[in-house]
Amino acid sequence: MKIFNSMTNKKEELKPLKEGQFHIYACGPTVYNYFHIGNARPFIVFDTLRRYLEFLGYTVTFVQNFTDVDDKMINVAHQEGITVKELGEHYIEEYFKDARALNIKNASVHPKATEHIGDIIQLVKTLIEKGNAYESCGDVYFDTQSFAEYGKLSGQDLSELEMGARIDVSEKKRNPMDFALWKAAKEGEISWDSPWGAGRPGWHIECSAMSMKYLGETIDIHGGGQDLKFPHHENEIAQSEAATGKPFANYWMHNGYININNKKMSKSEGNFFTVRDILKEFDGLAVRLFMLSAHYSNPINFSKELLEQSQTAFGRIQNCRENLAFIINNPKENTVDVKSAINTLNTDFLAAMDDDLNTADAIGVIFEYIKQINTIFMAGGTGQNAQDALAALDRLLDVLGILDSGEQKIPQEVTDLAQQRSEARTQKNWALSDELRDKIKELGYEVKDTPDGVKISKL
RNA sequence: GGCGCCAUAGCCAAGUGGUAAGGCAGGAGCCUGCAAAGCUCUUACCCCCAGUUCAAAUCUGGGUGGCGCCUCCA
Repeated sequence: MKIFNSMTNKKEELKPLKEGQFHIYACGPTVYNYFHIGNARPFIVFDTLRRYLEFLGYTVTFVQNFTDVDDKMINVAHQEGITVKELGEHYIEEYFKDARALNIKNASVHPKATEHIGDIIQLVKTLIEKGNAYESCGDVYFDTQSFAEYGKLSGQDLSELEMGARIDVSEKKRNPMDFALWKAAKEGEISWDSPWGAGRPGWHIECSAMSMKYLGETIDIHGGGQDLKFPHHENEIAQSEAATGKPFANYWMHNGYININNKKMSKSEGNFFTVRDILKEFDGLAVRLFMLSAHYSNPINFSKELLEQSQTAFGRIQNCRENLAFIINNPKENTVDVKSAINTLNTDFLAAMDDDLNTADAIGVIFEYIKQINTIFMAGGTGQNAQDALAALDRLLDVLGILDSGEQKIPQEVTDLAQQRSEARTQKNWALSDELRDKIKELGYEVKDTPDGVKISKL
Protein backbone atom coordinates (compact mmCIF):
# COMPACT_ATOMS: atom_id res chain seq x y z
CA MET A 1 0.00 0.00 0.00
CA LYS A 2 1.15 3.52 -0.75
CA ILE A 3 0.57 6.51 1.45
CA PHE A 4 1.29 10.17 0.87
CA ASN A 5 3.73 11.10 3.59
CA SER A 6 3.39 14.78 4.46
CA MET A 7 6.86 14.75 5.94
CA THR A 8 8.53 13.92 2.64
CA ASN A 9 5.69 15.13 0.40
CA LYS A 10 5.84 11.90 -1.52
CA LYS A 11 3.73 8.84 -1.98
CA GLU A 12 5.66 6.09 -0.24
CA GLU A 13 5.28 2.37 0.21
CA LEU A 14 3.79 1.90 3.66
CA LYS A 15 5.98 -0.46 5.64
CA PRO A 16 5.41 -1.20 9.30
CA LEU A 17 8.18 -0.90 11.83
CA LYS A 18 7.35 -4.34 13.14
CA GLU A 19 6.29 -7.09 10.78
CA GLY A 20 2.54 -7.46 10.63
CA GLN A 21 1.56 -4.58 12.89
CA PHE A 22 0.93 -0.88 12.78
CA HIS A 23 1.05 1.70 15.53
CA ILE A 24 -1.06 4.72 14.73
CA TYR A 25 -1.73 7.89 16.67
CA ALA A 26 -4.37 10.42 15.68
CA CYS A 27 -5.06 13.68 17.45
CA GLY A 28 -8.49 13.57 19.02
CA PRO A 29 -10.95 16.22 20.11
CA THR A 30 -10.84 18.80 22.84
CA VAL A 31 -13.95 17.87 24.75
CA TYR A 32 -15.64 21.17 25.48
CA ASN A 33 -18.46 20.81 22.97
CA TYR A 34 -20.16 18.42 20.55
CA PHE A 35 -17.86 17.78 17.64
CA HIS A 36 -18.76 19.25 14.27
CA ILE A 37 -18.75 17.69 10.86
CA GLY A 38 -15.28 19.10 10.20
CA ASN A 39 -13.90 17.51 13.32
CA ALA A 40 -15.49 14.27 12.21
CA ARG A 41 -13.40 14.00 9.07
CA PRO A 42 -10.13 12.83 10.66
CA PHE A 43 -12.05 10.48 12.94
CA ILE A 44 -13.63 8.85 9.90
CA VAL A 45 -10.50 8.95 7.74
CA PHE A 46 -8.24 7.32 10.29
CA ASP A 47 -10.91 4.88 11.34
CA THR A 48 -11.11 3.84 7.69
CA LEU A 49 -7.34 3.53 7.45
CA ARG A 50 -7.35 1.39 10.54
CA ARG A 51 -10.16 -0.81 9.21
CA TYR A 52 -8.36 -1.24 5.92
CA LEU A 53 -5.05 -2.21 7.50
CA GLU A 54 -6.87 -4.71 9.69
CA PHE A 55 -8.63 -6.01 6.60
CA LEU A 56 -5.21 -6.56 5.04
CA GLY A 57 -4.34 -8.70 8.03
CA TYR A 58 -2.28 -6.33 10.14
CA THR A 59 -2.66 -5.94 13.86
CA VAL A 60 -3.34 -2.27 14.44
CA THR A 61 -2.87 -0.43 17.68
CA PHE A 62 -4.70 2.82 17.26
CA VAL A 63 -4.55 5.60 19.81
CA GLN A 64 -6.73 8.69 19.76
CA ASN A 65 -6.52 11.06 22.69
CA PHE A 66 -8.99 13.32 24.43
CA THR A 67 -7.68 16.76 25.29
CA ASP A 68 -9.55 17.38 28.50
CA VAL A 69 -7.67 20.31 29.93
CA ASP A 70 -6.71 23.54 28.18
CA ASP A 71 -7.80 27.19 28.03
CA LYS A 72 -11.08 26.46 26.28
CA MET A 73 -11.97 23.71 28.69
CA ILE A 74 -11.29 26.01 31.61
CA ASN A 75 -13.29 28.87 30.11
CA VAL A 76 -16.32 26.80 29.20
CA ALA A 77 -16.33 24.99 32.54
CA HIS A 78 -16.20 28.34 34.28
CA GLN A 79 -19.08 29.73 32.19
CA GLU A 80 -21.22 26.72 32.89
CA GLY A 81 -20.33 26.63 36.54
CA ILE A 82 -19.02 23.10 36.49
CA THR A 83 -15.58 21.61 36.93
CA VAL A 84 -13.24 20.93 34.05
CA LYS A 85 -13.49 17.26 34.90
CA GLU A 86 -17.27 17.27 34.71
CA LEU A 87 -17.20 19.10 31.41
CA GLY A 88 -14.72 16.63 29.97
CA GLU A 89 -16.57 13.57 31.15
CA HIS A 90 -19.80 14.84 29.70
CA TYR A 91 -18.48 15.53 26.21
CA ILE A 92 -16.40 12.37 26.10
CA GLU A 93 -19.62 10.48 26.61
CA GLU A 94 -21.26 12.53 23.86
CA TYR A 95 -18.29 11.90 21.59
CA PHE A 96 -18.87 8.17 21.79
CA LYS A 97 -22.55 8.57 20.94
CA ASP A 98 -21.84 10.52 17.76
CA ALA A 99 -18.88 8.32 16.87
CA ARG A 100 -21.07 5.25 17.11
CA ALA A 101 -23.64 6.80 14.78
CA LEU A 102 -20.87 7.42 12.25
CA ASN A 103 -19.71 3.84 12.71
CA ILE A 104 -16.34 4.95 14.04
CA LYS A 105 -14.76 2.15 16.02
CA ASN A 106 -13.34 2.83 19.42
CA ALA A 107 -9.61 3.29 19.35
CA SER A 108 -7.44 0.70 21.06
CA VAL A 109 -6.81 3.35 23.70
CA HIS A 110 -8.48 6.72 24.25
CA PRO A 111 -6.06 8.32 26.70
CA LYS A 112 -6.96 11.52 28.49
CA ALA A 113 -4.45 14.27 29.11
CA THR A 114 -5.51 14.66 32.73
CA GLU A 115 -4.75 11.02 33.43
CA HIS A 116 -1.20 11.33 32.14
CA ILE A 117 0.11 14.29 34.06
CA GLY A 118 2.88 12.14 35.55
CA ASP A 119 4.08 11.03 32.11
CA ILE A 120 3.95 14.59 30.88
CA ILE A 121 5.97 15.93 33.81
CA GLN A 122 8.53 13.20 33.26
CA LEU A 123 8.90 14.18 29.59
CA VAL A 124 9.26 17.86 30.43
CA LYS A 125 11.93 17.02 33.00
CA THR A 126 13.85 15.06 30.39
CA LEU A 127 13.68 17.99 27.97
CA ILE A 128 15.01 20.37 30.61
CA GLU A 129 17.82 17.98 31.46
CA LYS A 130 18.76 17.67 27.82
CA GLY A 131 18.85 21.42 27.43
CA ASN A 132 15.86 21.65 25.10
CA ALA A 133 13.57 23.37 27.56
CA TYR A 134 13.83 25.96 30.30
CA GLU A 135 11.77 27.05 33.26
CA SER A 136 10.62 30.63 33.50
CA CYS A 137 8.36 32.04 36.25
CA GLY A 138 6.68 28.69 36.82
CA ASP A 139 6.19 28.08 33.10
CA VAL A 140 8.35 25.71 31.11
CA TYR A 141 9.10 26.46 27.46
CA PHE A 142 10.58 24.44 24.68
CA ASP A 143 13.63 26.13 23.24
CA THR A 144 13.03 25.99 19.49
CA GLN A 145 16.58 27.15 18.80
CA SER A 146 17.84 23.97 20.41
CA PHE A 147 16.19 21.75 17.84
CA ALA A 148 17.88 22.31 14.50
CA GLU A 149 15.23 20.51 12.49
CA TYR A 150 12.38 22.65 13.77
CA GLY A 151 10.07 23.34 10.80
CA LYS A 152 10.88 20.21 8.84
CA LEU A 153 7.30 18.99 8.63
CA SER A 154 5.63 22.23 7.64
CA GLY A 155 8.51 23.52 5.52
CA GLN A 156 8.64 26.61 7.66
CA ASP A 157 11.80 28.52 8.32
CA LEU A 158 12.12 29.96 11.80
CA SER A 159 13.48 33.29 10.63
CA GLU A 160 10.72 33.72 8.04
CA LEU A 161 8.06 32.78 10.53
CA GLU A 162 8.92 35.63 12.74
CA MET A 163 8.41 38.25 10.07
CA GLY A 164 4.71 38.61 9.39
CA ALA A 165 3.26 36.46 12.06
CA ARG A 166 1.33 37.61 15.06
CA ILE A 167 3.30 35.74 17.60
CA ASP A 168 2.70 35.74 21.27
CA VAL A 169 5.64 37.80 22.44
CA SER A 170 6.26 37.22 26.07
CA GLU A 171 9.13 38.31 28.27
CA LYS A 172 9.03 34.86 29.77
CA LYS A 173 10.25 33.35 26.50
CA ARG A 174 13.78 33.48 25.19
CA ASN A 175 12.50 33.34 21.65
CA PRO A 176 9.06 34.27 20.33
CA MET A 177 8.64 30.86 18.68
CA ASP A 178 9.24 28.93 21.88
CA PHE A 179 6.11 27.21 23.08
CA ALA A 180 4.80 26.24 26.49
CA LEU A 181 5.28 22.72 27.80
CA TRP A 182 3.95 23.58 31.23
CA LYS A 183 1.85 26.51 32.32
CA ALA A 184 1.81 27.89 35.85
CA ALA A 185 -1.69 27.87 37.32
CA LYS A 186 -3.59 31.10 37.63
CA GLU A 187 -5.74 31.75 40.65
CA GLY A 188 -8.58 29.22 40.91
CA GLU A 189 -7.57 27.19 37.89
CA ILE A 190 -7.35 23.44 37.82
CA SER A 191 -3.75 22.43 38.51
CA TRP A 192 -1.34 19.67 39.38
CA ASP A 193 1.84 19.81 41.45
CA SER A 194 5.09 19.74 39.56
CA PRO A 195 8.78 20.50 40.11
CA TRP A 196 7.99 24.00 38.77
CA GLY A 197 5.03 24.61 41.04
CA ALA A 198 1.31 24.13 40.52
CA GLY A 199 0.29 24.16 36.89
CA ARG A 200 -0.99 22.23 33.90
CA PRO A 201 0.42 20.90 30.66
CA GLY A 202 0.78 23.04 27.56
CA TRP A 203 -1.25 22.01 24.56
CA HIS A 204 1.33 20.04 22.53
CA ILE A 205 3.10 17.93 25.09
CA GLU A 206 0.23 15.56 25.89
CA CYS A 207 0.28 13.99 22.44
CA SER A 208 3.99 13.31 22.64
CA ALA A 209 3.72 11.81 26.09
CA MET A 210 0.73 9.60 25.34
CA SER A 211 1.95 8.51 21.93
CA MET A 212 5.24 7.38 23.43
CA LYS A 213 3.58 5.72 26.37
CA TYR A 214 1.18 3.57 24.38
CA LEU A 215 2.97 3.16 21.07
CA GLY A 216 6.67 3.56 21.74
CA GLU A 217 9.24 6.19 20.90
CA THR A 218 8.86 5.74 17.16
CA ILE A 219 5.45 4.99 15.72
CA ASP A 220 4.32 4.10 12.23
CA ILE A 221 1.73 6.71 11.39
CA HIS A 222 0.72 9.97 12.99
CA GLY A 223 -2.39 11.63 11.65
CA GLY A 224 -4.56 14.67 12.02
CA GLY A 225 -6.11 17.61 10.21
CA GLN A 226 -4.04 19.87 8.01
CA ASP A 227 -4.43 22.70 10.47
CA LEU A 228 -2.49 20.71 13.03
CA LYS A 229 0.57 20.49 10.83
CA PHE A 230 1.87 23.74 12.18
CA PRO A 231 2.47 24.34 14.94
CA HIS A 232 0.98 21.33 16.74
CA HIS A 233 2.64 18.46 14.90
CA GLU A 234 5.82 20.42 14.36
CA ASN A 235 6.01 20.89 18.11
CA GLU A 236 5.26 17.26 18.81
CA ILE A 237 8.17 16.29 16.60
CA ALA A 238 10.50 18.76 18.30
CA GLN A 239 9.56 17.61 21.81
CA SER A 240 9.62 13.93 21.08
CA GLU A 241 12.70 13.75 18.93
CA ALA A 242 14.66 16.07 21.20
CA ALA A 243 13.79 13.81 24.13
CA THR A 244 14.47 10.44 22.50
CA GLY A 245 16.89 11.20 19.71
CA LYS A 246 14.74 8.98 17.49
CA PRO A 247 12.25 9.70 14.74
CA PHE A 248 8.81 10.31 16.23
CA ALA A 249 6.72 8.93 13.36
CA ASN A 250 7.64 7.25 10.09
CA TYR A 251 4.63 8.56 8.20
CA TRP A 252 2.54 11.68 8.62
CA MET A 253 -0.95 11.90 7.21
CA HIS A 254 -3.05 15.04 7.04
CA ASN A 255 -6.66 15.22 5.99
CA GLY A 256 -8.21 18.19 4.19
CA TYR A 257 -10.85 20.47 5.63
CA ILE A 258 -14.58 20.49 5.39
CA ASN A 259 -15.59 23.83 3.94
CA ILE A 260 -18.81 25.76 3.86
CA ASN A 261 -19.17 27.99 0.83
CA ASN A 262 -15.51 27.30 0.20
CA LYS A 263 -14.48 28.60 3.60
CA LYS A 264 -13.04 26.40 6.24
CA MET A 265 -15.55 25.21 8.79
CA SER A 266 -14.39 26.07 12.26
CA LYS A 267 -15.75 26.73 15.65
CA SER A 268 -14.22 30.17 15.82
CA GLU A 269 -15.87 31.20 12.53
CA GLY A 270 -19.18 29.89 13.76
CA ASN A 271 -19.95 28.35 10.35
CA PHE A 272 -20.25 24.80 11.55
CA PHE A 273 -22.78 22.02 11.79
CA THR A 274 -22.46 19.62 14.68
CA VAL A 275 -22.65 15.95 13.90
CA ARG A 276 -25.36 15.80 16.52
CA ASP A 277 -27.59 18.10 14.46
CA ILE A 278 -26.78 16.50 11.13
CA LEU A 279 -27.78 13.11 12.46
CA LYS A 280 -31.29 14.38 13.10
CA GLU A 281 -31.77 14.65 9.35
CA PHE A 282 -29.37 12.16 7.85
CA ASP A 283 -28.28 8.60 8.27
CA GLY A 284 -24.88 8.41 9.95
CA LEU A 285 -23.66 5.96 7.35
CA ALA A 286 -24.73 8.31 4.57
CA VAL A 287 -22.72 11.05 6.27
CA ARG A 288 -19.79 8.69 6.33
CA LEU A 289 -20.28 7.88 2.65
CA PHE A 290 -20.28 11.61 1.95
CA MET A 291 -16.94 11.99 3.74
CA LEU A 292 -15.35 9.09 1.93
CA SER A 293 -16.59 10.14 -1.48
CA ALA A 294 -13.66 12.51 -1.87
CA HIS A 295 -10.00 11.74 -1.36
CA TYR A 296 -9.08 12.39 2.26
CA SER A 297 -6.46 14.99 1.44
CA ASN A 298 -8.78 17.17 -0.64
CA PRO A 299 -11.13 19.71 0.81
CA ILE A 300 -14.84 18.90 0.78
CA ASN A 301 -17.42 21.58 0.43
CA PHE A 302 -20.25 20.84 2.80
CA SER A 303 -23.92 21.47 2.18
CA LYS A 304 -27.17 19.72 2.89
CA GLU A 305 -27.80 19.29 -0.83
CA LEU A 306 -24.57 17.33 -1.09
CA LEU A 307 -25.51 15.28 1.92
CA GLU A 308 -28.85 14.49 0.29
CA GLN A 309 -27.02 13.23 -2.77
CA SER A 310 -25.02 10.92 -0.56
CA GLN A 311 -28.13 9.80 1.24
CA THR A 312 -29.69 8.83 -2.10
CA ALA A 313 -26.51 7.11 -3.20
CA PHE A 314 -26.44 5.23 0.06
CA GLY A 315 -29.99 4.12 -0.61
CA ARG A 316 -28.81 2.63 -3.87
CA ILE A 317 -26.37 0.43 -1.99
CA GLN A 318 -29.07 -0.58 0.45
CA ASN A 319 -31.48 -1.45 -2.34
CA CYS A 320 -28.98 -3.76 -3.90
CA ARG A 321 -28.34 -5.47 -0.57
CA GLU A 322 -32.05 -5.82 0.12
CA ASN A 323 -32.65 -7.27 -3.30
CA LEU A 324 -29.92 -9.83 -2.75
CA ALA A 325 -31.21 -10.67 0.70
CA PHE A 326 -34.63 -11.23 -0.82
CA ILE A 327 -33.23 -13.59 -3.42
CA ILE A 328 -31.37 -15.50 -0.74
CA ASN A 329 -34.61 -16.01 1.16
CA ASN A 330 -36.52 -16.93 -1.97
CA PRO A 331 -34.04 -18.99 -3.93
CA LYS A 332 -34.63 -20.47 -7.33
CA GLU A 333 -32.84 -23.40 -8.76
CA ASN A 334 -30.83 -21.91 -11.53
CA THR A 335 -27.49 -20.41 -10.66
CA VAL A 336 -25.78 -17.47 -12.24
CA ASP A 337 -22.12 -16.70 -12.42
CA VAL A 338 -21.00 -13.98 -10.06
CA LYS A 339 -17.36 -15.04 -9.76
CA SER A 340 -15.97 -12.68 -12.33
CA ALA A 341 -17.90 -9.73 -10.92
CA ILE A 342 -16.62 -10.52 -7.43
CA ASN A 343 -13.07 -10.87 -8.65
CA THR A 344 -13.19 -7.54 -10.40
CA LEU A 345 -14.70 -5.96 -7.31
CA ASN A 346 -11.96 -7.26 -5.03
CA THR A 347 -9.09 -6.48 -7.33
CA ASP A 348 -10.21 -2.97 -8.17
CA PHE A 349 -11.16 -2.15 -4.61
CA LEU A 350 -7.75 -3.17 -3.31
CA ALA A 351 -6.01 -1.23 -6.06
CA ALA A 352 -7.95 1.90 -5.16
CA MET A 353 -7.38 1.62 -1.43
CA ASP A 354 -3.73 0.70 -1.88
CA ASP A 355 -3.24 3.96 -3.70
CA ASP A 356 -3.15 6.34 -0.76
CA LEU A 357 -6.48 5.23 0.61
CA ASN A 358 -8.44 6.36 -2.42
CA THR A 359 -11.90 5.79 -0.99
CA ALA A 360 -13.57 7.84 -3.72
CA ASP A 361 -12.27 5.48 -6.34
CA ALA A 362 -13.13 2.49 -4.15
CA ILE A 363 -16.72 3.69 -3.87
CA GLY A 364 -16.86 3.95 -7.65
CA VAL A 365 -15.71 0.34 -7.85
CA ILE A 366 -18.48 -0.68 -5.48
CA PHE A 367 -21.13 1.07 -7.56
CA GLU A 368 -19.88 -0.57 -10.71
CA TYR A 369 -20.22 -3.89 -8.98
CA ILE A 370 -23.72 -3.04 -7.81
CA LYS A 371 -24.74 -2.26 -11.34
CA GLN A 372 -23.36 -5.58 -12.56
CA ILE A 373 -25.05 -7.51 -9.79
CA ASN A 374 -28.35 -5.77 -10.40
CA THR A 375 -28.16 -6.72 -14.04
CA ILE A 376 -27.29 -10.32 -13.30
CA PHE A 377 -29.98 -10.91 -10.71
CA MET A 378 -32.77 -8.53 -11.64
CA ALA A 379 -32.80 -8.73 -15.39
CA GLY A 380 -32.04 -12.40 -15.63
CA GLY A 381 -32.04 -15.36 -13.37
CA THR A 382 -31.82 -15.74 -9.69
CA GLY A 383 -29.82 -18.26 -7.81
CA GLN A 384 -27.90 -19.42 -4.81
CA ASN A 385 -24.89 -17.33 -5.71
CA ALA A 386 -26.71 -14.34 -4.32
CA GLN A 387 -25.17 -15.35 -1.01
CA ASP A 388 -21.68 -14.99 -2.41
CA ALA A 389 -22.51 -11.74 -4.14
CA LEU A 390 -23.88 -10.20 -0.94
CA ALA A 391 -21.02 -11.43 1.22
CA ALA A 392 -18.46 -9.95 -1.14
CA LEU A 393 -20.22 -6.60 -1.11
CA ASP A 394 -20.75 -6.51 2.64
CA ARG A 395 -17.16 -7.36 3.33
CA LEU A 396 -15.93 -4.28 1.51
CA LEU A 397 -18.68 -2.01 2.79
CA ASP A 398 -17.52 -2.97 6.25
CA VAL A 399 -13.97 -1.92 5.40
CA LEU A 400 -15.30 1.52 4.54
CA GLY A 401 -17.53 1.45 7.60
CA ILE A 402 -20.71 1.92 5.58
CA LEU A 403 -22.21 -1.49 6.15
CA ASP A 404 -25.62 -1.26 7.72
CA SER A 405 -25.55 -4.26 10.02
CA GLY A 406 -28.54 -3.15 12.05
CA GLU A 407 -31.46 -5.51 11.95
CA GLN A 408 -34.55 -3.81 10.70
CA LYS A 409 -37.42 -5.04 12.73
CA ILE A 410 -40.66 -4.63 10.90
CA PRO A 411 -43.63 -4.20 13.20
CA GLN A 412 -46.41 -6.74 13.13
CA GLU A 413 -48.88 -4.03 12.19
CA VAL A 414 -46.97 -3.32 9.02
CA THR A 415 -46.63 -6.94 7.96
CA ASP A 416 -50.36 -7.43 8.54
CA LEU A 417 -51.18 -4.49 6.31
CA ALA A 418 -48.79 -5.80 3.68
CA GLN A 419 -50.53 -9.16 3.82
CA GLN A 420 -53.92 -7.54 3.33
CA ARG A 421 -52.52 -5.57 0.43
CA SER A 422 -51.26 -8.68 -1.27
CA GLU A 423 -54.70 -10.23 -0.98
CA ALA A 424 -56.28 -7.10 -2.43
CA ARG A 425 -53.90 -7.27 -5.32
CA THR A 426 -54.64 -10.89 -6.15
CA GLN A 427 -58.27 -9.79 -6.32
CA LYS A 428 -57.13 -6.91 -8.56
CA ASN A 429 -58.61 -4.43 -6.11
CA TRP A 430 -56.12 -1.67 -6.98
CA ALA A 431 -57.88 1.03 -5.02
CA LEU A 432 -57.65 -0.95 -1.78
CA SER A 433 -54.07 -1.88 -2.60
CA ASP A 434 -53.08 1.76 -2.98
CA GLU A 435 -54.94 2.68 0.16
CA LEU A 436 -53.09 0.06 2.15
CA ARG A 437 -49.81 1.10 0.63
CA ASP A 438 -50.40 4.66 1.82
CA LYS A 439 -51.26 3.42 5.30
CA ILE A 440 -48.00 1.51 5.41
CA LYS A 441 -46.21 4.63 4.25
CA GLU A 442 -47.69 6.57 7.14
CA LEU A 443 -46.12 4.07 9.49
CA GLY A 444 -42.76 4.79 7.88
CA TYR A 445 -42.46 1.71 5.73
CA GLU A 446 -42.55 0.95 2.08
CA VAL A 447 -43.78 -2.07 0.18
CA LYS A 448 -42.24 -3.04 -3.10
CA ASP A 449 -43.45 -5.63 -5.53
CA THR A 450 -40.91 -7.72 -7.28
CA PRO A 451 -41.41 -10.54 -9.73
CA ASP A 452 -40.81 -12.86 -6.80
CA GLY A 453 -43.00 -11.39 -4.11
CA VAL A 454 -43.42 -8.46 -1.77
CA LYS A 455 -40.65 -6.71 0.12
CA ILE A 456 -41.08 -4.38 3.04
CA SER A 457 -38.48 -1.83 3.96
CA LYS A 458 -38.10 1.21 6.15
CA LEU A 459 -38.50 4.55 4.43
C1' G B 1 6.08 38.78 3.88
C1' G B 2 7.03 33.15 4.32
C1' C B 3 5.05 28.09 3.45
C1' G B 4 1.34 25.21 1.01
C1' C B 5 -3.18 23.41 -1.48
C1' C B 6 -7.05 23.47 -5.21
C1' A B 7 -9.38 24.33 -10.44
C1' U B 8 -12.58 17.84 -14.56
C1' A B 9 -20.35 17.96 -16.90
C1' G B 10 -26.28 21.32 -13.89
C1' C B 11 -24.15 19.51 -8.69
C1' C B 12 -20.32 16.29 -6.36
C1' A B 13 -15.97 13.48 -7.70
C1' A B 14 -11.99 9.60 -9.50
C1' G B 15 -8.37 9.69 -13.09
C1' U B 16 -0.85 11.99 -12.69
C1' G B 17 1.67 10.48 -20.43
C1' G B 18 -2.15 6.74 -24.49
C1' U B 19 -7.37 9.57 -25.72
C1' A B 20 -12.40 11.17 -19.73
C1' A B 21 -14.71 5.85 -13.48
C1' G B 22 -18.72 6.45 -10.29
C1' G B 23 -22.80 9.04 -7.66
C1' C B 24 -26.79 12.88 -7.56
C1' A B 25 -30.02 15.74 -10.70
C1' G B 26 -32.26 16.16 -15.95
C1' G B 27 -33.97 13.87 -20.80
C1' A B 28 -35.50 9.38 -23.83
C1' G B 29 -36.72 4.23 -23.65
C1' C B 30 -37.50 -1.01 -21.51
C1' C B 31 -40.10 -3.50 -17.55
C1' U B 32 -44.85 -2.57 -14.67
C1' G B 33 -52.20 -1.97 -13.46
C1' C B 34 -49.87 2.80 -11.83
C1' A B 35 -45.76 3.25 -9.06
C1' A B 36 -41.21 1.66 -6.69
C1' A B 37 -36.76 -0.92 -7.67
C1' G B 38 -33.72 -2.08 -11.76
C1' C B 39 -31.58 -1.86 -16.73
C1' U B 40 -30.21 0.74 -21.56
C1' C B 41 -29.15 5.23 -24.11
C1' U B 42 -28.21 10.50 -23.30
C1' U B 43 -25.44 15.45 -20.96
C1' A B 44 -17.43 17.36 -20.82
C1' C B 45 -13.92 22.51 -25.96
C1' C B 46 -10.73 18.51 -18.44
C1' C B 47 -9.80 27.52 -15.97
C1' C B 48 -6.53 30.35 -19.82
C1' C B 49 -1.84 30.95 -22.76
C1' A B 50 2.70 28.99 -24.36
C1' G B 51 6.18 24.78 -24.35
C1' U B 52 8.00 19.38 -24.18
C1' U B 53 6.14 14.79 -26.68
C1' C B 54 4.19 10.41 -31.87
C1' A B 55 0.71 11.25 -27.76
C1' A B 56 -0.97 16.02 -22.21
C1' A B 57 -6.77 16.62 -17.99
C1' U B 58 -2.10 14.43 -16.66
C1' C B 59 4.78 16.97 -17.47
C1' U B 60 7.27 22.29 -17.74
C1' G B 61 6.87 27.74 -17.66
C1' G B 62 3.63 31.88 -17.25
C1' G B 63 -1.24 33.75 -16.13
C1' U B 64 -6.31 33.96 -13.83
C1' G B 65 -9.56 32.55 -10.00
C1' G B 66 -10.42 30.23 -5.06
C1' C B 67 -8.64 28.41 -0.28
C1' G B 68 -5.48 27.25 3.91
C1' C B 69 -1.37 27.56 7.62
C1' C B 70 2.11 31.04 9.97
C1' U B 71 -2.78 32.90 16.43
C1' C B 72 -7.02 28.29 19.55
C1' C B 73 -8.67 25.20 15.50
C1' A B 74 -9.62 18.40 12.65
